[in-house]
Amino acid sequence: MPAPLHEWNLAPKEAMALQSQLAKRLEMTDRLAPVTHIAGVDIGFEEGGEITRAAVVVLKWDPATAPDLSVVEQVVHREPTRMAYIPGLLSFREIPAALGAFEKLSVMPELVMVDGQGVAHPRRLGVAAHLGLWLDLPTIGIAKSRLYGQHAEVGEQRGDWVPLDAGQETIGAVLRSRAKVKPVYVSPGHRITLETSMAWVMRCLGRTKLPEPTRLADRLASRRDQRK
DNA sequence: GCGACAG
DNA sequence: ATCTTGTCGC
Repeated sequence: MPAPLHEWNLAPKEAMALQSQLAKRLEMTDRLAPVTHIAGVDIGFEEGGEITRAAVVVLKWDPATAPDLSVVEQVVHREPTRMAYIPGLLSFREIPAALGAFEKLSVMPELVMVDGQGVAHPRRLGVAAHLGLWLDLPTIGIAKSRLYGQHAEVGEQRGDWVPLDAGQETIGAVLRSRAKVKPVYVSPGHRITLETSMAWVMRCLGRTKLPEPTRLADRLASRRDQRK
């Protein structure tokens, strides 16, 4: 029987078609409100993958102390895992839980950093871009490895970077966020340009490879720092 | 047909 | 992502 499919339970083929449609709605120009709070988002799993755990950390933006930013709020939301991981369809697996976490937030940020790709995706809708549309907030994707696009080797000094290209368009940047450490893949999600994305990522970079927002969200979602 | 493949 | 201890290096 024909299954009434809602956005989070689509078959791979339909999900891919939806991504192409949603990507057309992405705003690739800067439309940010003055930034006072930045959020980091990451997803983890428990019970052998049966439970999806979304973590969101909100930091107060203070140019005077950056990259040392104070944590204003942090929430963890758990719910049954919906679908298996399929390269290219990550957002359908992680966004439902992420939205649940955002609903519990009392302080809404003006900028969100997500663990994963923004538009550096085969159909230009990585998890950061997809989440940006749902939240209607500027989002930046910061991935620890490459999904799509080609690039030259990156210099080995902190701050060195090279463009991540797909054909004739630049979809992101490969940034050496920490000397001698594997670079991160930065790409805009929604309502922000690559240039502005890079500026914010670099401003939030402490001594580690990941910018503070996603580094803290990563820790929260991973369970080692936060048990139970 | 043979790889590549975010988390 | 997750399963897992120690160990090399700044």
